[in-house]
Amino acid sequence: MSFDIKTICLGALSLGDATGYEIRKQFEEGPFAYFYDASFGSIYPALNKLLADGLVTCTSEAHPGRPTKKIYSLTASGEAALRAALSVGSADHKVRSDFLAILFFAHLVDPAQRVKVYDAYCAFYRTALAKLADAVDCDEKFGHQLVQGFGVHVYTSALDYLERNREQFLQGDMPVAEPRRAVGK
Amino acid sequence: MSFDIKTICLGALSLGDATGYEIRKQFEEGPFAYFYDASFGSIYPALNKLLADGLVTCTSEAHPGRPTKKIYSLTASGEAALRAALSVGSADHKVRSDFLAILFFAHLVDPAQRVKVYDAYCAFYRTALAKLADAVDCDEKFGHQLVQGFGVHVYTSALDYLERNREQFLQGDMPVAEPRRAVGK
DNA sequence: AGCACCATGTAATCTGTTACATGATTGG
DNA sequence: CCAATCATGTAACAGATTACATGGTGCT
Repeated sequence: MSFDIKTICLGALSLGDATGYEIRKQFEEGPFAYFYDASFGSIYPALNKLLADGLVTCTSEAHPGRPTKKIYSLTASGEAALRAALSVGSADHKVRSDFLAILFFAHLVDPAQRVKVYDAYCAFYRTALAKLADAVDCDEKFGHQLVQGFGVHVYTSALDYLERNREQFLQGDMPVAEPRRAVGK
Repeated sequence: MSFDIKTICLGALSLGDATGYEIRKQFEEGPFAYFYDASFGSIYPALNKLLADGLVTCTSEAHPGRPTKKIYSLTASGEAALRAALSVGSADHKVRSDFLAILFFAHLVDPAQRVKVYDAYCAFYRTALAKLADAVDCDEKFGHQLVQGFGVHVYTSALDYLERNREQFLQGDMPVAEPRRAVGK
């Protein structure tokens, strides 16, 4: 059972008041980007639902000639709902990667395309790493630091692997060299 | 634009004939587990659709008193469709992790629960790592080896991080120690 | 001039999950 | 004797994406 957008929106608002637009940006650039993603089409309805349920409140800021900016805040019952949601007994962790799928079936893809995908994947990690490193918030909670550090660590090691094995992989037929560190011993 | 189950089923069949049940097992235990997941409710309809479209063929093996076993094989046009799908211009990579969400908001979760989640997350990586290590196929393609090696490498480093920071994180209030290696220089 | 960013929202659609339905065999 | 594994399939539902609808501001 995976968290839905409503829960994640509550989480976002627990970090401070925000508009739907700003929450979206957090999914793209902020710390959430590492473990979640969502688009406007799901955020706005989620926020309206939370409002109807009294889990958030909303202050409107009118700006002539453009949509009214709606700033949402977490209520006490919203925070309680967030705490309850975070205390579920089970959790999951899913990765869905087209890059890895393509690389896995690389022998079915033409070499030029293969290189592009490989390099795009590296670029993806480089960009993500830069964003994570940028997001240095000073008065953060320890969980924020853990997750940020985790992201940096894992992405760095992914990138290391890809860069180390690039030539060999793109040449095509040799096994991938892996300096075996003791695993799970 | 992310690959759908139909495409992934074609991929699974490109590794050899299989039943829907066997394809499901590959998502759980096999090399696919690292970058994809799917349940029966999506696999069986996908296979039927592929059959209707002539991308796979099906041989039935009757066994008295239980459902007829249906063994699917990739056709030439099925392989062509797979190649075409793998050659798309864009790819994405998504992680959705409840564990990281809970850990991120750890300050809202009671300490006992926090420990459980942390250890469950470690256990998740340990199990995944064991499965990946088991899946040693000899006459694999280079892409298979790359992805397998990647998975082992990344999961090992994730686990390292979690184990290194466990005590400090669970104590609660101190920043997480991270031996800074040069990143993205 | 044109594009990107700000800002909200809805409707159609898609994609996949969960639960249900069925039932034999094997191992602890 | 009970649970797990084998084996397929459907229907109801959930959850989120995409595209559409609207339009001002600021940078190049």
